[in-house]
Amino acid sequence: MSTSDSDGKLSKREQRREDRRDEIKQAAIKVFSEHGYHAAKVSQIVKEVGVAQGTFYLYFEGKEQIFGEILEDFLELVVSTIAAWEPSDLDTREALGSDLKRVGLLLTDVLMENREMTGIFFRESQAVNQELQTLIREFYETLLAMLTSFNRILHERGLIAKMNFRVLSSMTIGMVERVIKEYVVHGQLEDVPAEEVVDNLVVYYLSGTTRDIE
Amino acid sequence: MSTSDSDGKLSKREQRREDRRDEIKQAAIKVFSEHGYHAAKVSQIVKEVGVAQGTFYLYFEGKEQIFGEILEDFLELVVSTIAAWEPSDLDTREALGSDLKRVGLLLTDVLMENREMTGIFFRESQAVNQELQTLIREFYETLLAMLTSFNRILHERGLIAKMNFRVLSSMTIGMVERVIKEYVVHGQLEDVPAEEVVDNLVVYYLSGTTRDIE
Amino acid sequence: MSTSDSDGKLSKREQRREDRRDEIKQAAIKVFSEHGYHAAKVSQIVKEVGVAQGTFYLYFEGKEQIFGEILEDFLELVVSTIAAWEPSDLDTREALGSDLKRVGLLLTDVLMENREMTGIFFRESQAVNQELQTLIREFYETLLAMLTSFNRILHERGLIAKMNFRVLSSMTIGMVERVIKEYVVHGQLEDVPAEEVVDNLVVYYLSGTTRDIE
Amino acid sequence: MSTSDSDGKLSKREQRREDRRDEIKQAAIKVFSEHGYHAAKVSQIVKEVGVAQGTFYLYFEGKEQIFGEILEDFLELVVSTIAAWEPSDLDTREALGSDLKRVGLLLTDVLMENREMTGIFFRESQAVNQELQTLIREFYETLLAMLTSFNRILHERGLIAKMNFRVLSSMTIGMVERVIKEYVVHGQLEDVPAEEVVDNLVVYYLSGTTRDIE
DNA sequence: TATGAATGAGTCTTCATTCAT
DNA sequence: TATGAATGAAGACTCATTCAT
Repeated sequence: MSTSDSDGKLSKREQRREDRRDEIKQAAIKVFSEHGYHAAKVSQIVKEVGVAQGTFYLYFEGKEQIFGEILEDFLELVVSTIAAWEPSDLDTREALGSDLKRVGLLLTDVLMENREMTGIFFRESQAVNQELQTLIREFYETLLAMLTSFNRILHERGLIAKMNFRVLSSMTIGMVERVIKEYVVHGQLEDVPAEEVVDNLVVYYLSGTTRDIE
Repeated sequence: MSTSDSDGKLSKREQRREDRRDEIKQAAIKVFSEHGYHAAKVSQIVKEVGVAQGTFYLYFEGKEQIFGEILEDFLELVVSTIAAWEPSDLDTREALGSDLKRVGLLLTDVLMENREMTGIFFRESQAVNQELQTLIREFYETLLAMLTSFNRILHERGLIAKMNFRVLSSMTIGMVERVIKEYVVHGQLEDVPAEEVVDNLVVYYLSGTTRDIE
Repeated sequence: MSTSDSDGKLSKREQRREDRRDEIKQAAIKVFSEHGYHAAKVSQIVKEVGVAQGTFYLYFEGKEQIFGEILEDFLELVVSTIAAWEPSDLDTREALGSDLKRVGLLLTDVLMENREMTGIFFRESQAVNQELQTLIREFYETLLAMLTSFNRILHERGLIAKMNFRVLSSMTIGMVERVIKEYVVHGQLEDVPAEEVVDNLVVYYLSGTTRDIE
Repeated sequence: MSTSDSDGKLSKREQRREDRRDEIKQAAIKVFSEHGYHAAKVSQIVKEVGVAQGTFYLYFEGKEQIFGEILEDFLELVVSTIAAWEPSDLDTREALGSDLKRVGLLLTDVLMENREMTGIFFRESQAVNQELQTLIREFYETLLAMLTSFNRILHERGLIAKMNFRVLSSMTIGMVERVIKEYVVHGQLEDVPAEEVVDNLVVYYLSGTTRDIE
């Protein structure tokens, strides 16, 4: 998300270009978030930034492309947030629990800071075109694969019970996803502190996977 | 699903009208399912049925309206399926488990029989307009309320542990939802039999809510 | 050009459709002829007919397509005019001469009746797109092939001298073409009667091919 | 062609300016030749030269203007080539023939060296705007007038027969033109040596104008 | 009821040209 | 002179909806 591409310095001109791009992208996020992809007009986006219609096309190929880019940004944000998580040694269920809470809170923070993008993602990213549908499908496949293998490892370490790990992973993703929708997108659970929400998720996950180990 | 107002008999003319309506609606489901709401064209729907463009408007107010109606059908289908479920006495966790399996399989059956509508629902029902967003929000609120109160009762009967029941309900919904997406919509878990999938869901739910009662 | 497709009768509805199509096509010819392809607006065409913008697209795929169709009509008109010509026995140069005059006058008539299309053809048919360039190239190839073989036959019958017949054909086409441009398109030679113009062409052709037969 | 005002030397600065102008013009010829006037973009031209978009406008008024200038260059090239021809005394048809061959080959050479411009001229110079259409019309009028008067003189010297000299000139121009298109632009007659092509043209012209003098 | 031709508002996109630096 | 970012006018095309027959 930051513009520090390949950590290199950008020339002043390049910097200005990046800034302008970002400015437009932010405006697009706002407009998409308010009206949805189909109802959003390029004219609204440029008006938001205060530039001419043509300027938009100097930075993006079109409405579809910028939407795709925004979506990719979001997916990358989520993946990198999760990937940034350094699991501790995880030799006890307690350690596992506190680790999960940590990553859960981290993700919550990030998504809360990007509520609009999160909302766009859930509300209609699938409805734009086939390409994005595929992108999202792959995103879920990645998550699913990551979680499945993670669960398998936990099982080998005797931390969770034997289950159909793919189904387990699906359930876990759905569980988290729904809570995010309620909490982040709809602000429905707002009276409940994030900690408690995450706590419930983790406890549920842990208990749900305990069964016959005990 | 049928518009059998007051369960009464329909005159031949009314019956014919109903049939035609249904025919168009089925075609619309097919077209929406294949192309998505925005890419779907009224012309495709009528071609599918083999009637003229104008005929469509004799039965439906327009594209948005028929989509809304299809969505409402779906929501009603889901709600009525769940509502049709007569919980047994549920005095033990075993009874609860088998009951949940029963309703789970029931729902799976119904959704599998209506895969296209299920897909439409998940993929983009939110993206059409504000009105439908509200409708769907209310649907979830209803589910949430039902589950929350259900969970509370179970807790009172000592069947499940004390938790934040709203969060618990959210999690449960998401869990089920995600699995439905994978299983029904994407056909992703197809090698796993429905029984096993449902079984995993129920076990997970039960364990996840067990914690400190034992 | 006539709508008597495959000599079959058209139903009333089909007939009306054909009429409307033709009406639009005539308007398009007028607009293209006045403004040229690029400067011509679809909006001008429909205004000319007195229908809405969308109506245009019920009958034609777009601006490019209708232009192509008009051009094809023209090429077919020319080819069929020439093809309609039944050469007489042609055993003497006199017979050849009078025959050539006949077809020349025929062609002149047809082109004069379709001045606008003729003008469009010469002025910019090449400039529209590659596809049309190819079409036109093929048209010339056809003419060239026809003429070349025709000239060869005349030579075999001892009516014209031995020459490079392909070059001869090219020259002949160009000669005729230029005169058409002056006479039909620019109205430049208008004081000269068509008969005289054609006469000059024929005499020139005949003398130009006489050389060593005498 | 060059802007060498008063045939004087150009200062270094002026020289550099001229060079840059020419560079851009050459690039424009290339781009126009490849894509045609309408499809050609100023951005392509400047990219070809390696300068910025704005630079183009330091040297030319715009796309239309540079095209016009290129076209004028071409017309001047043709006219000056013909004008450069010093007719010999021309008292016999043999002398006339060899003279015509000479100028024919000269013209062929020049056009072959400027194939791209030649192609631009034939393909779509007419389609750009009214102004150029007029320019081209005048060019043809000039040629026509030159040829007409030339033919008249030849007739007076008893070298060619009496004909409608304007029509004759038109025919001659068309004849040459078509052959040029085939030979220079389309490379269609490439297997035939230039000499033969020109020879055919001259012979045809001479025979075509012989008729009753003999 | 059924038809399907006609409507026309609505939006994305292109690209020649300008101008502040 | 050179740059290149910004401009903004202009137009093709789509498609849900209407309505005369």
